[in-house]
Formats: sequence, C-alpha cells, structure tokens
Amino acid sequence: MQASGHPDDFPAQRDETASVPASHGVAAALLAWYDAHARVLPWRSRPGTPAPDPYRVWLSEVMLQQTTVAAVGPYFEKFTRTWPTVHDLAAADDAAVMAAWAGLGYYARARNLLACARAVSALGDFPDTEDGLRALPGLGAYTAAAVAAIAFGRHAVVVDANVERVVARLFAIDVPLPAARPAIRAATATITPTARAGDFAQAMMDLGATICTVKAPRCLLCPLRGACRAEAEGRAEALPVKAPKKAKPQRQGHAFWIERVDADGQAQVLVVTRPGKGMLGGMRALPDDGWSARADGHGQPPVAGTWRSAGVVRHAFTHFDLDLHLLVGAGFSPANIPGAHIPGAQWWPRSDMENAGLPTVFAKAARLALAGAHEG
DNA sequence: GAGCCGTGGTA
DNA sequence: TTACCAAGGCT
Repeated sequence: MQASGHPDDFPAQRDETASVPASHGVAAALLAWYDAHARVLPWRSRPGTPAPDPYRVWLSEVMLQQTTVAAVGPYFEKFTRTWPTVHDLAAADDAAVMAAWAGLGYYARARNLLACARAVSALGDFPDTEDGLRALPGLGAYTAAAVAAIAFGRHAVVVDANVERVVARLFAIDVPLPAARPAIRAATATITPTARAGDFAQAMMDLGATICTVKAPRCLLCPLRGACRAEAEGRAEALPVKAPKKAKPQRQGHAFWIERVDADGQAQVLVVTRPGKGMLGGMRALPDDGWSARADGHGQPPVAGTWRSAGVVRHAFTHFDLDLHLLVGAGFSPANIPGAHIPGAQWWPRSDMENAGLPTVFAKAARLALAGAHEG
C-alpha cells in the first residue's frame, strides 16, 4: 500500500486489501468534519479553543455514563448552578447531592461523585494525568481517558460504546463483544492522533451519535466512508456483533404510603433513606417490603394498620421488571404512628413530594397516591 | 468475565 | 407493546 502523508489524498488513498484504514487520513478527516459539525453542548468548548474547566468536563462525563445527552442537560445545569466548583460540591450535604441526582439513575455515580469531589478538593485540584484521574472514585478506564484528553489535552485512547461501534465498523471487527474489546482498543490507538486527542475523542462520539448510529447508520454522510471496511463490505449495520441478552425476571413488590398531620396542621408523608449500597442506595424512598432483583417482596407492611390498594406502578429496571403495588395505610393508633420503628424514616410535607428526591419508581408511586386521593 | 446497577427515548 | 440501549464503573 502506498503510504500517504497528505490528508487531501484521503479517502481516495484507501487500499481495499489493507487490514487497517490509513490512520493519518482517518484522524484528519474526522477532525475536519468535527470542526464543521461539532455539536454545541454546555460542557464543551468549541473545536480548537482552550479546554473547558476540568470540573465541568468531569461532571459531564460522569453524568453521561450510560445516559443520553438530552437527559443530562437539565442536571448539568442544576449541578453547576448549585455547586459552581468542585470545592462547593465537596462541601455539600450527601442528602442534597443524592436528591439533586434523583431521576438520573445509576445512583452509585452520585455517591462516587461526592467522594471524588472531596478527594479532589483535598488534593487541591484535579490530577492532570490519566493515571491520576483513574485512581479517583467513579473514574474507570473510559472516564479517566476522556477527562485527560478533553480537559488536559493528554494523548489518551478514549473508548466508549460509540467508539467501539465506529471502530468495529471501520476495521470490520466481527468478533462479538465483549471479547472484541482488546482488538477494538488496539485499533483505536492506531487512529488516535497525538495532537487534539480530546477533539478526536469527542468527534468519534459525535460521529457515533449522529452518523454511525446503532440502527440505520447514515453512511452516505460519513466523513470516514472511504476508509470504512464494513461499509465497503455492505455490513456496517451488522457490526459490532453482540452477545444475546438474558431475559429479565418479573418481580412483585409493595410500597407503603403513610400520612400524618403534624402539630401545625401540615400533612406529611413518611419517607425513608435507603442503605448506602445496593439498589437505589442512599436515596430517599417510600417504605417498602424488601423487593429486589433476586426476589419478590415479603408483602408485609412496616406497621399494623388498615391498608387499601391504591394501584400498581410498572417499572423497568436494567435487569428486572417490577410491579410495585402501592398500599395506603390508615387506622393507626396514636401510640402506633410509625416513624420511630422504621430505620431512616422522616416526615416529608405531602404538598412537596416532588422535591423529596425520590428515584423514579417511587416518584411514580407518590404521584399515584396523590392522584388517588382526589378520586375520593 | 459476568452480574449488578436507572432511566427515558426510539423503532 | 416489546426490545434495545446511551459519553460505564464496581465487585
């Protein structure tokens, strides 16, 4: 194959028999495309301009883990408005951060976010190397590389699901995931430029999000079309190959709605703070009967009383589906009003449940309870 | 390596 | 409606 040092030669220089695309041409073509088509995002600087605040890069990358740009937007705005620096976040109360994260999912991210902010604040600032970043809580191989490249201009190989898809197609890697990961990483390294590694990473992700999509990739618009082996072979959409998924179990559980009127005449609802680990760990919630991915709940209410059904919330988690049966309690004796018996319990104003910081499954249950009350 | 861990959009 | 899955990390 004739080597080419001229980006202008790309993509015509592609050799059909080559095992890999022309690396120089791929990076140059992608960066040129990015300069013209980069998405404008709140946590991102324009191509070729100084890098954004590492705090904002880090915060956005953690929020974007397995989460869409559209979903992250309002949360990023809220977090940066409430806690403008990593030191502000480090000083925040755990409950405030968890409540602010409510609805975004994968709540271990919020717990690690706070731990990371406190570690960084204690250090004085973010580490500026990939290895230094990788040692922080919540930063795995992807996020450490992304922050190193985007915030600090480091030459790091950034591989997320977008990059996996783009590279699997570009090199026609048809080994199924996850076994293909080492080959994909090695291939990514061959096309990652020394200069502008951060823009390159973001360009790959933009390409994956807008052109090289999972379904119906828009190959006719792709700046890497001439270098793409999968496209040349007419099988871009078929790559990467993934192992089949396991079926999700259907679980049954109960949540319990308990109200009181306090001394000032204010209606309140009993909420609990869940244990710091595991499902919805550290989040405020309604009392429940211990349902989990592994088993149905035991069905028993936390206190004696009269319970009536207020409906069912159907909710899909990553690894199981849940029917959450909502029971509304009444008829508690004055000596038996719950609260003291239930670990982590507190009373929350009934009129302010939307600000209780409930994860979505419990927010749905709360809306059901509040709506049901109007039916009489 | 494989299981666990949320949510909302899309086809 | 069902199924897939998005800027993954941790154990």
